[in-house]
Amino acid sequence: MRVVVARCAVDYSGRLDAHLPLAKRLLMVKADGSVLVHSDGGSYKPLNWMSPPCSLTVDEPEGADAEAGVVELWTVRSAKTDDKLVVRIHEVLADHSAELGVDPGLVKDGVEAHLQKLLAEQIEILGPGHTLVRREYPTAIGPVDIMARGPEGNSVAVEIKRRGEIDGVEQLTRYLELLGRDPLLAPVRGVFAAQEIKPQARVLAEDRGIRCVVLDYDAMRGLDDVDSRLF
Amino acid sequence: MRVVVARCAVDYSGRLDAHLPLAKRLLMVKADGSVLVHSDGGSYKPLNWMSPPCSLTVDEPEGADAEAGVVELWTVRSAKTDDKLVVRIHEVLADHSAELGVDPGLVKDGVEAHLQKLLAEQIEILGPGHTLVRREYPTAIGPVDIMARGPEGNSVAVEIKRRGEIDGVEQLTRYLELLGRDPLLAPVRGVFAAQEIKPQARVLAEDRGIRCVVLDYDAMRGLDDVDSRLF
DNA sequence: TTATGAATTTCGGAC
DNA sequence: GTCCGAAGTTCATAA
Repeated sequence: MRVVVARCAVDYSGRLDAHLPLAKRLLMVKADGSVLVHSDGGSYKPLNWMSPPCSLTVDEPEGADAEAGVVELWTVRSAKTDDKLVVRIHEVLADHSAELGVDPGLVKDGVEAHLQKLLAEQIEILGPGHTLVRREYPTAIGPVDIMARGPEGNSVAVEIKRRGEIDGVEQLTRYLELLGRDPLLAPVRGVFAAQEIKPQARVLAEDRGIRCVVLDYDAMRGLDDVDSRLF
Repeated sequence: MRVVVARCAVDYSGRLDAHLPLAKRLLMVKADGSVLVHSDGGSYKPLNWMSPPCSLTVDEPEGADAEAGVVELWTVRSAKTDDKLVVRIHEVLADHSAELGVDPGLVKDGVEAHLQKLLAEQIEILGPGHTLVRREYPTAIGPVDIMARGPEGNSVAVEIKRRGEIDGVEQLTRYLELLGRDPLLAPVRGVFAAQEIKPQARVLAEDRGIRCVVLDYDAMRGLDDVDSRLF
């Protein structure tokens, strides 16, 4: 990892063309050769960048660049595409390198995928007698989050969202319409499961005969932990 | 802008919970108080971050933290939500601050603008005998992307999109209706040009007598390069 | 101001 | 590997 603070102008060409006028910015060069150009604001997204795999070459400025006061010319080329990032450095204000090593990585919790996994493991949350058929049950218009079987042996299609809104109900409705045509599955009941279900979404769902289930993430995770400890 | 290289552990809680074990990382503190935690790899996305508006407070570690070797405790709180980022610094390897000022901002040449320029230069893509009248042809409801003249001398109004969807057809339709009232131009034919035209948009366009032209951006850019070299 | 869709998207999981 | 959908999405534009 190398960090350079410099007055620089940046040009990117590739999927689009972009230009950054001369200003002070922070340049980050990662161990894999990728380069990030950050300003002192905005979000976590850099103003410009080059994703790995790529290679950085530093050249002496020539001709017009040299006359314009460029002291270093960086060219970052993508290894796979013809994307190119050119950094014209006019003044280096700081330059620091450090060995960081490989990061042990992020531990994440709480996304929709985790809810899906937990509900699949605790499918009885839908009610006694429910059994899991499979996660990501494929259909012609995309996979249903969870397909289960109810206590009477009927099919149950479950759509899971972190926040249940109208478009989620619409999505489930499309699945139900399609799945209901399959004589091996029909009749298919729908369950809309989310940590939080917006009132409008609940009204729409129940109007269409879809059951709404609010998921208690902490409780589900707690049960999961208990299970892990018990077995 | 402040840049700190440090051995640290990071915890985020908010929309989800995430934890980064102790390792060397780069911490970026922007002028607006936002904080980015970068590793020496991955893409431009930080391992963890806090978006502005937010505030950073630095505390002396106490109790277990102090015993575990924490020398600085950073807490970054979102001003709007209850998101929180906690950085436990065990060792500071570098610490640098710099005044960057406000960035003049990015100048983007989107693909659509480039497509317009390229098609104007290569207007014969519309068919033999076409000539350019002008780009950004002004009308009372806004400029038409390209106005051209067809082989029989008739007017041709061109709407350019990267992805041709229904609203683009509607836009062109409005232009055509307006331009068609001008006796100096009428009759005006319409051309809907895009890198990709959605089937629904194509159906609507052709139903209205508008010709659809799919543009090959790479080929057009290639021709442009050849031209640039020749002249 | 809000909603809608694209992104030089990135990131992860399923197959 | 590829494909597909979510993201602590972020970002821009249109309504």
